[in-house]
Amino acid sequence: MDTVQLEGKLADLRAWTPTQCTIARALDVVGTRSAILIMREAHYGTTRFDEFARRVGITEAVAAARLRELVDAGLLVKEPYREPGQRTRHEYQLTDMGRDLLPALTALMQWGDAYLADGKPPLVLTHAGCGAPVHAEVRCTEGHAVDLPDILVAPRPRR
Amino acid sequence: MDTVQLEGKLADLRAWTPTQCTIARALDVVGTRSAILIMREAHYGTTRFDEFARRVGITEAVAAARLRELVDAGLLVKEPYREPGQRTRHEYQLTDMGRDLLPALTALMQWGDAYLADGKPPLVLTHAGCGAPVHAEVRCTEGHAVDLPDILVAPRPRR
DNA sequence: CCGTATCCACAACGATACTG
DNA sequence: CAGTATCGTTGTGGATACGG
Repeated sequence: MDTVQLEGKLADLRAWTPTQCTIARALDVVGTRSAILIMREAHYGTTRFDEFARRVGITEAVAAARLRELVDAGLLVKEPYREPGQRTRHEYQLTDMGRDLLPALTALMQWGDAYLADGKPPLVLTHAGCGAPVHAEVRCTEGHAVDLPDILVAPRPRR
Repeated sequence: MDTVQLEGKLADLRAWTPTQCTIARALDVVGTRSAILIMREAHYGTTRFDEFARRVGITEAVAAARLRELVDAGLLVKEPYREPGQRTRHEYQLTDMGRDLLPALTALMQWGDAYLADGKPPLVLTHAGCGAPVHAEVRCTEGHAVDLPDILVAPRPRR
């Protein structure tokens, strides 16, 4: 890409209004600490109200509010179930939308592991297929692993 | 992995205290909307104080506070520079620590694109090498693309 | 252009008590 | 077990005015 093209891209980028930014929209849904940590817990397999509250370290009031919002937004579903001989209970299960947040959670955890852990990262994700550790990475659709300096940020071309 | 092992892992997981969670630590640094959006802008090439404030849509007071925190945390550096004939100005540049946040930002954007955009995602990242779009994904160190249901979450084994 | 200072509003959260 | 209700505190951010 020559200089003229590059300057054109840059001009487009500056004209682009941040309100349509999907990061900002994502933050409208999972922009609070408690929401992120609840989603983390859900991925760890937590399904019950008081487990969320206890393990995330938030009060029941906050847990109730956040869980309701996350259900409303479609990241979790609240489903009744009953074990034999027990009364009906409810559990919060991940939807596809909630499950698809895992790359973001993984990437965040990795970054925290790299720069903010005192010692060794306390938790690893492993691939059930081969047992190898799992990590988030950035790749292009051609399959090339992409180094961060090799990424161009540009507004989607108009058609 | 058999059932006994799996239950062992699960027991470990329940005993694991969330305070050491590096996601929580990451949120101590970039847990606010403005911090995330400022880091997004930095990746888009924004370097100047008032550009951050304007493009993120926050007041100068908030921009000043957040930029100071991000510099203190090591995600940005504030550097003096001068163009010929101009007085000295300052610019905020990404550090390695800040740059390494890109996978998390990319993953978040992707998730927003998938579930929260009205139409087409407004922005794409492309690989400078081949021009193909770039996306965040989860892989194991063996190089296998990992489907989300195939991920095991487990505490790091003690040594 | 690059901020600082002040004041105010509201949202997020913790603590505590209480209910089906 | 799964919440609701209420209160107080802090954090995040907007508005406005001002200073190097």
